[in-house]
Amino acid sequence: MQLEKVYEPQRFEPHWAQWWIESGIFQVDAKWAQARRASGAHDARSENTGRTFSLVIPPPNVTGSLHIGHMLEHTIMDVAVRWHRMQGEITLWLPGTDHAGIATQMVVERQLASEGLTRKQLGREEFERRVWQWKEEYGGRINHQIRREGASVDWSRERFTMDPGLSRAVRETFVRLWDKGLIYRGEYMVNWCPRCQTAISDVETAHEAIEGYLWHIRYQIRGSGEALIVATTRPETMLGDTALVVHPEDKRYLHLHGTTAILPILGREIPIIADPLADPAFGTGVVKVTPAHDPNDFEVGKRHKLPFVKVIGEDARMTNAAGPYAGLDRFEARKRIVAALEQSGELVKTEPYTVSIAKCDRCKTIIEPLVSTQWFVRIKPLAAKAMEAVRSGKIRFVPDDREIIFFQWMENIRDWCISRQLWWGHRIPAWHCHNCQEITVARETPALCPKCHSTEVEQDSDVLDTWFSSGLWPFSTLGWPDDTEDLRTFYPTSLLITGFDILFFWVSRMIMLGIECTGDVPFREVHLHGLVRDAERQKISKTKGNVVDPLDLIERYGTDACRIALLISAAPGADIALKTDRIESARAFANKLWNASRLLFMNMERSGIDSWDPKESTGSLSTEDVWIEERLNSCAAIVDDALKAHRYHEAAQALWDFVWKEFCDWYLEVKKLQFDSHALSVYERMLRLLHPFMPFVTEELWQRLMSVSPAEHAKSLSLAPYPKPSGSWSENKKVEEFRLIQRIVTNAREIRADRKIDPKLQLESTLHLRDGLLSRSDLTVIESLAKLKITQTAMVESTDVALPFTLTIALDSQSNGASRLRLEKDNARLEKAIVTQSRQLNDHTFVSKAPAHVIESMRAKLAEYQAQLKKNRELLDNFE
RNA sequence: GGGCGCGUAGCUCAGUUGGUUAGAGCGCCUGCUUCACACGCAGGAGGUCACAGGUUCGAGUCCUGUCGCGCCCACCA
Repeated sequence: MQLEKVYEPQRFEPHWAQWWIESGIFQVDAKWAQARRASGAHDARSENTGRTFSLVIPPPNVTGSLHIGHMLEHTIMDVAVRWHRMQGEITLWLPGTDHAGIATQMVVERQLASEGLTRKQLGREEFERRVWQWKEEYGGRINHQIRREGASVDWSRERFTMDPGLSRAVRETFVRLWDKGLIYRGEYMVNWCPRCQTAISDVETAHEAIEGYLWHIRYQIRGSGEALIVATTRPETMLGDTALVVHPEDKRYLHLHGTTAILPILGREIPIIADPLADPAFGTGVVKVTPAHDPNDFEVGKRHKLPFVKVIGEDARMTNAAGPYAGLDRFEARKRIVAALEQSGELVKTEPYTVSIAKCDRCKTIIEPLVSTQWFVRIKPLAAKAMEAVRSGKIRFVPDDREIIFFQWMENIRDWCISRQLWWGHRIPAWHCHNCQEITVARETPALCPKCHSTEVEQDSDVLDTWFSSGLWPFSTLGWPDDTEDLRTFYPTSLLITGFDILFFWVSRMIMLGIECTGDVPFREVHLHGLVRDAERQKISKTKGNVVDPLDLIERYGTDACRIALLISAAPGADIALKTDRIESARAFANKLWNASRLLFMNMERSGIDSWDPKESTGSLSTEDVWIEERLNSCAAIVDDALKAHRYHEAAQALWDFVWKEFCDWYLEVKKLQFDSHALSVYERMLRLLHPFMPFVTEELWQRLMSVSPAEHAKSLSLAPYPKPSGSWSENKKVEEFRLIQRIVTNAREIRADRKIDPKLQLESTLHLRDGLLSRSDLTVIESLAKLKITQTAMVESTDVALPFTLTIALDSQSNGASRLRLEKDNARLEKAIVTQSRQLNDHTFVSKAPAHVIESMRAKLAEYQAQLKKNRELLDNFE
């Protein structure tokens, strides 16, 4: 039972992390769970409610490693999961990783580069083999981190987005969407990243405002002396111009409709057409149209059937269509074109201009919008259902103001480009016939073309956007499309906890695909947490070099300290500035708990208690016992409410205050004077209450305590029942008495600090005390806590020796005086409030207009005020 | 151009339907090597809750405006 003198989490945390897995206590058997739910049967190891609670981990990139943001996310999830598990619910937390297409491919390509290789040299098959190899090598790192975080996941259900089962789910989804006409293939304007060499979706681009120029260029009208001035921010695209556009109603240019202009440099003739695209109020009101390189121009090009001239290629170099500039990088071409126009006098003006450019989210390369054949999801029908699910409350956001952003995005959503020109990912299940050009989309690889029976069929070389497969995560991991036990038991999942930054990438796609594939929402609640930033509130990123490895922190401070530190800072949706002083103080907290336990165990020994039975009743409770029961109960109630509302920081704070300020600073200080086993009972419940937040140290201490318990108990604290707030102790007289002791001790300490007291008041106080508010043993406690020597005689009879008591009473008398004034003031306020509220409640117009719950709460408040007023008046009477 | 949020102690931040004396951690000051803990104990200083109005018996909390900061979305050359 002896505890080591120093709190060293490194000594036991890895042990419990290992043991939790080996003992399989976080594994759930779906069949067992189903039967249990059906029968509502009780489980010996915890009181089983028959309810289920399930969630899936947001799968981290398999070749990456976890950062401190993951630790926050996993800690919040773990609190929720452990709390539900201890409530006796059938609880599943499913772990796994994501293949993360572009990100992983980039990592492996970089590795190849260091060997002087490119993926093209290796070939597709060999490259894929290399990525798998990489995955096997580094995938374990994440799992190790998750274990050390204390995450109570079910490892038997670990999944990877490229597992055969999940790949089948991807194909199934693709085929279904294709059959319903919700997937199409075509030539459209896409965001092309010249570095990644692939198309990316709209959400994978980041817009940035940069200082650029607006170049004004003269376009000569054919067969007339007239010319139009056109402004552009991208002069290199002019080589691909196929028209000039003016607004149909712009009076300045009516006479030019249908004429042609001469494209500078190339001398090509291009038509002047009318289209609402041109804003007469902007610049000269004339727009050059490059249908192959601008999304707006693309639309105009389609509308007017203009030729599409592609002057910039996939490698961001000018194509042969760019004539003299062919082969040049797009920005080099821009420079030369501007210079050439300047020389020829066709450049009439250059003005500084702030332009918004799109960059590749991943590599920050400037996106080149270009026309390309890609696969798309027709997203509007899916978005409509997703919005309906949120609007009807089938999915709830926490914090709920995030819904606004969700709706705003969903309403303006555009079709989702899902094909990527990568090698790492799920191949698109479509086959092209080289003979008849037919495209076959199928679940299984076709042997021959279903149309012409040619064997010359080849699978589409593109892979799917990584978010397409992670969008299926909540159900593909549970066995969908098969109707599995897991799916029936755990879907829809209860909760999703993830970062706000992937709301559009992931959360919205899961909602859309979940509803489409399964007919039900993928989760009932979405908790969006904030970002962990560094101490200077900067975003954490590899390039800034401020990345924190959770394992380093865990090594230094222990997992529990890191967890409680993160939790206590985690207000819903708010970013966290990570400062080590917070974690240091959290370690001090864990140390405090450790030493409080030492004290208890030592006292057990000292008082000859060699075993402790949680079921045994402890007989009559002393003043401090009743008080701590009340505090514990109140703490449990706060934790309960806070966790229900996803206010983890509030729960953590309440526990911190209870453990340190109340249990250690007051209860134990008193209890160690007259130790009995009731302290152990409070202590044990406290450990249970704290366990979801600090699982390691509580498990360690609890197991040690239970090792001397003859009673039957759960195998792990993780399976013990969570203390429920119950009953009301606050009305108990002993609670009031203990509060008085607290005041007396505090005041006695003030006396020791040489504060002056009015002697007249001291005497009155002494008398007051004698009236039996406090017992002799209470006085001993006070004496001891306040570290003063007093005698009974002195206390009763002499005003100058009985310092502690006289002092106390002095303050008491003073506060009586103050209370009286306060009561009078308070009553005036209450009377006023009662008059106002009554008037409002009697006002028929007000009552008919105000919502029912407002009226109700006003009535309740009014009653409260009246009761308070009555109580105050009685108190005032007693003063006289 | 739209949308969302923030401004509270020296620093980092809590403060859920308005309600006694606005809180925590760190830092700072004073006193304690008290037999669980100096990763500790007891006490203290420090706030016109950005500013100006308004609603209310009562505003850090609700409304309007101003200033400062951040984020997200957006095809205006």
